[in-house]
Amino acid sequence: MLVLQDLPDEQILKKFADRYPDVQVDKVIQFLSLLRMSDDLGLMLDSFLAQYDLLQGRWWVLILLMREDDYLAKPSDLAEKAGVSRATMTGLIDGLLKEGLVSRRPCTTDRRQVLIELTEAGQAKLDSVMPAYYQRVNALIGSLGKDAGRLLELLSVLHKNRHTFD
Amino acid sequence: MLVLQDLPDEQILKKFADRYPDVQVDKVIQFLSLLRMSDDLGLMLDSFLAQYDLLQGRWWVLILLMREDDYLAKPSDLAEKAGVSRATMTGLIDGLLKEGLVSRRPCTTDRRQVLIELTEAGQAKLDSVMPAYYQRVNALIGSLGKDAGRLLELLSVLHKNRHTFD
DNA sequence: TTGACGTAATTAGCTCACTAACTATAATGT
DNA sequence: ACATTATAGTTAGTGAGCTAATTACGTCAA
Repeated sequence: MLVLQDLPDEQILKKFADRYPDVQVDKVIQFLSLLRMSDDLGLMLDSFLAQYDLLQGRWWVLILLMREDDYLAKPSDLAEKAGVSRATMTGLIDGLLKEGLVSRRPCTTDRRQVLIELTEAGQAKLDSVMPAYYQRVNALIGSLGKDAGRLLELLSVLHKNRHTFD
Repeated sequence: MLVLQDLPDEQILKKFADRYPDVQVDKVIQFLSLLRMSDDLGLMLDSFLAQYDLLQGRWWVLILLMREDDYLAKPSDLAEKAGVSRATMTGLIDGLLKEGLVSRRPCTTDRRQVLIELTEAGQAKLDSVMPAYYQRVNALIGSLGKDAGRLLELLSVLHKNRHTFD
């Protein structure tokens, strides 16, 4: 997601307000700052994972597989839990297959289906990432102190109201 | 950016904690909720713009052009302000050109350069989007009441500390 | 039992990011 | 004056998302 690097200052917004009288300078700046900072948090995770030759999409798939008792799941379930289309999941699995982190195996009870399994290499990849990941999550969320809950609360308000944007 | 739809519950995280002792259940859940809600805000903007046949990338370019006194800018400046590579900006401009929302014109003083200009159709497109956009920003941020500043403050803490993730 | 509909996964083709390499032009330093 | 270096923009190729169409298989009802 592209988010503007160069946020408008008050002067620019006043120019826009001439043409679009609904502009409320403070609110627009708050909204854009929110988008920017949120986006940066996503990029932060991307660049952390890149150090382990991983991309967010593939990493989530590995994690979803590790959640399963037998380390097995159907592509359609993975797609739904990851929040991507099945076509996208096919692509993610292809990528993971090429790196040997998962394997495909036919399903005996329904021949339309396929089962994806976390390989030992996949588990090893997770083992190399997750401890560092959790340490960083602890440090980052810990930096909020007892305000962490408050942040989530306020963000939830926006989240619940996001359909006012429809 | 893919962000997990199916957040882990306490039980799943405890399973992970067996293997990765650094897991702090609350913090992980807060971190993932934060990512999810942030991502959803971006999607909200995408789907708003889609109603006007716009994508975030192209929309920001139109806005950046409207900021300029003469509605003219160099692709390299646009790329920097939008926070994308120059190659990406070339693609965005190509798309906008096809829709007639901007025009390319040669620069007389430096023949390597090109100037991008917002066309009347481009201005008209902005005029069709921006009033609704500002109304929605007002409503959304307004729903936070006086806590808007507090939310930004807390998010800033995370933003400033994002390099603990490196 | 077969025809219609539903479902699982994949494929094809689109968008919009990216990096690296290329072309053209400008600026600089010897 | 000319070779080097720097800059502007584009092109080529990759990756990960999407939708729509396709292939294969199941299910169900007349």
